[in-house]
Amino acid sequence: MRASQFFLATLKEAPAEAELVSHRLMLRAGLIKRLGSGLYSWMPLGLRVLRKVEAIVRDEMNKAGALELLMPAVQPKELWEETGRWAVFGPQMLKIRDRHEREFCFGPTHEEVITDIARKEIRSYKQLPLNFYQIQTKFRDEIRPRFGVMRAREFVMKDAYSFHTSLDSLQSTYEVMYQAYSNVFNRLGLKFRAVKADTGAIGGDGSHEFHVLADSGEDALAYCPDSDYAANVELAEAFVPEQNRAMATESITEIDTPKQTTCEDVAALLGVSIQCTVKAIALIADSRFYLLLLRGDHSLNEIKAAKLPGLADFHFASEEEIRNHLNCPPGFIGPVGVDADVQVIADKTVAVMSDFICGANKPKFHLRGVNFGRDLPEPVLVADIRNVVATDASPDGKGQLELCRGIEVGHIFQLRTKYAEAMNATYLDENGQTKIMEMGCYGIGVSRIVGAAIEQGNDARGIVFPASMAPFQVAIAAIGFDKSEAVREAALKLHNELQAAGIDVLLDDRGERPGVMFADLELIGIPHRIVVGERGLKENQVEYQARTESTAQTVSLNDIVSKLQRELC
RNA sequence: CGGGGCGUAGCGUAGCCUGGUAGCGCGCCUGCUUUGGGAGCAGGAUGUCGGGAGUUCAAAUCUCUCCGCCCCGACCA
Repeated sequence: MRASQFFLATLKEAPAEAELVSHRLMLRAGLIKRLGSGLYSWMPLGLRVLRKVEAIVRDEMNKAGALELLMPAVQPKELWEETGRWAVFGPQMLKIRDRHEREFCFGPTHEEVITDIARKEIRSYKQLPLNFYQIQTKFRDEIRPRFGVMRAREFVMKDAYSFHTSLDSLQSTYEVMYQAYSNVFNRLGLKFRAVKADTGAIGGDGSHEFHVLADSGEDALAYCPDSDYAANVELAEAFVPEQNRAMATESITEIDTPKQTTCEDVAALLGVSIQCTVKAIALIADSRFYLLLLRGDHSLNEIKAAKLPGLADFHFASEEEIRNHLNCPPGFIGPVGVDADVQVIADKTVAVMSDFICGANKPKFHLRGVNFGRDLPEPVLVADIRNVVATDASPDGKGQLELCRGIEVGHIFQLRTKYAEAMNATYLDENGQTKIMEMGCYGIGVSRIVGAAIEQGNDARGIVFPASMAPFQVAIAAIGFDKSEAVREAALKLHNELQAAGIDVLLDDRGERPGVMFADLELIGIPHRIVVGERGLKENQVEYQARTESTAQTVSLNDIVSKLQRELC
């Protein structure tokens, strides 16, 4: 490809809309162009990247035995009513009406459509298992689109759905998909981790998320460096070794804390560790008032909390609700002396604490030397309701957890029969019995991967693409292309040779000044660069520089093609 | 939706408080010079100042209203 025939649209300054480095670089490099909130055009350069990601995903899915199909983006309301998700998905779904006032949505996912296909097409156990996938544009009306293509409303997703006669069969396809996903991210050249995950709105049993590791990631991950345990912090179990509560040694005392409204402040005032403090979080669910107790340095895991009996639809109590129930403003609330209708739930860590410090339910006072059983009743429930922290014991007992952040780029689920049952997707088994199909589903955020890869690969000069997804593998910067006959000849010859060798090459024949070419080629992240200039050609030489390096090496014109072939494999 | 902020040329911005000719840098076009790290000189084009209403002799500037966008929280590939 010759740059003069292509469309490079780089910017020196990033549009003000972009905050995240990958988003800024994608705009500056001219990969994408924003149309509206969460809506992006993929410009020719960006589309080349997207297509490379798609190709790898497609290849690995095919290798794993999945069959590609393509389903409509627009889906009728009736299908979604069968599973009850027309209401459940709610405002995240873009709903539209046709000229007959019939209701549709722009598909945010395709479980309903594929299950409809399955129930119409699959009759016999002999047809199973089957795994269908598509690479499709989806639309989810995100509450807050941000970070460019990383959380866009319209995005490209690979989604696969498998159908089985048994849980065993589902689990074996799940394993195959797990491996296929690992292959995809390895081939893409990304640092990633697979973690145990919450199944969220899609539902089902077993589930893993695949995360590209990046400090800017929206998810916190917990992993154990000494074992293969890894989980989303949403799910990671806070493992508390069996231990008995120590005997009370202090008597309960009120302490003056005029300005100390947080555990940090109270601990600092008393000169004790924050681990001696207990905080109370006030929730309301089903019009009952709850106090959840956590150690001062811990934070509430809302997903765990919502799984407790009666807490499915909790909300945090407002300041007014807190005053109504405890007669005390937030900042000083605690579990001591509360009315019987206040449900006190303790985190497992708190349940074994003694002589702790907590709010006094009295403005400007805290209590120290507090003990369960003596100063307040035992909690009505003890549960794991906190987020794990670094140095927590790994739940598999093999070391300590560490934390990192990740960008979710893939998610696999064992759906079991949730959709098949709701939509009556059945088959006849060996005995002629009607059975419900087991299902799995497997997603990859294709467009998100591009953003995630840039988040992981960038430097002061711009994008550093992994070789697998760079828009071009090699760039030729021809200095003085428009002026020098020698440069023109050599550059074109090299360009044609590389192309003939099957290498994706961009020849910068724009006749720009060297600095302009270098800056552009570095910004757009092309992994390998060759500089052809009159100076070198006199010695029959060109320069080669990898994007990851900061200096160039001189290479004989005769050797450059074979050198590149070596670099590329 | 709640909280904060922004909307002026393709991009980045000044001007707004204190109303009176819309300015700068980059980019773009023409010519000449230049050619190994975002060139120099000269000339040039491009703005319904987000939309509407109001106040005023006069509105980018003040008021109201609508729209769009960004950032912080709850959702997810």
